[in-house]
Amino acid sequence: MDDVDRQLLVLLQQDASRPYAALGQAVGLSAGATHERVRKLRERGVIRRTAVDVDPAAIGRGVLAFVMVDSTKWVGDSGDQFAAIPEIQEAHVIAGSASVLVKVRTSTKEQLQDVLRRMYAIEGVSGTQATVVLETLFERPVTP
Amino acid sequence: MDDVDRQLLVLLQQDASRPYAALGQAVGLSAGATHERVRKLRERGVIRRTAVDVDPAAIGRGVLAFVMVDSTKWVGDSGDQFAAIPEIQEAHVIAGSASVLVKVRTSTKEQLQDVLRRMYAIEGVSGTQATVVLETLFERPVTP
DNA sequence: AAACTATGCAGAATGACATTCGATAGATCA
DNA sequence: TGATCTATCGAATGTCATTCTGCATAGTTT
Repeated sequence: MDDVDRQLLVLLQQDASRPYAALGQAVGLSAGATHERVRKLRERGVIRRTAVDVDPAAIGRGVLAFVMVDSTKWVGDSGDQFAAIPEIQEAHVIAGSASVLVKVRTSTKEQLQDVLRRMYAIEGVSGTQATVVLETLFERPVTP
Repeated sequence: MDDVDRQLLVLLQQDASRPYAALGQAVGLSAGATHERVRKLRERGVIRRTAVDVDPAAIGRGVLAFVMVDSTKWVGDSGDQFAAIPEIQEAHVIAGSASVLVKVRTSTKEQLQDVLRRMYAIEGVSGTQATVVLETLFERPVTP
């Protein structure tokens, strides 16, 4: 994992549809060598997959909120329960007063409310504290 | 934006390297028609880009935290200031007691502390409230 | 209702590109 | 020094994206 690998990751995070020849030119390698580098990054699990980036607003997910979930018992093993709610995009076990933090995307505030309702149905969940996003300043890939 | 489009988005979010012929077979279309569908999804901005997904831990970003930022003045226009800190992956203006919520990925807790220090240097920032993630249950694309 | 128009699809043709391979140069180790 | 291993280049090959033509369907106008 040298500097060339890091450069390649940055470029591929911006646009993974670029030909290997162009990628190689950007980092000073041939297409073949570039291909081999990227193949190994995949093999090592540094690159997990190639995927399209979808605009949430364009598919009716214009409302974003973060929700702190309080619980009376351990819910760290209830990942599947949270995953069963499709509007939840991320779920993390956290340190601090709450026990789980989830990122929710819905179409409307009413739907957000409904998601909260469904979270209360999860065993051990005793409270929620929702923070609605007014404006997203930026969302970007992690820089290597 | 019909059901076939939604299916295509799901498939492309899972794996955008699949050939159009295979994609088409999955949704019951020819390769040419599938290509046309995807082209239009890009044109409309539903698909923003194609990018690789990088494992944060593999590039030395194993520590994840969410930070609520308090301020004494309006920092909603300071997006560039937050963006200048590379460890910040997302920044959102929020409703509620704090004014900005950021998602931070660092290598160590010490580096997290340093990020907090740099955030205090931003004009108007008066306090931070960091929540460290112990375990990420899941992170997934938005489902159309 | 008939004609017209627009849209979406299938299937084939073309060219770009990914992928593979052999050869070479440099690096590491004994 | 010799041997082994790794990374690279450049070329060969096949796959696949992309484009185009023709057709069918649905919607619109007269």
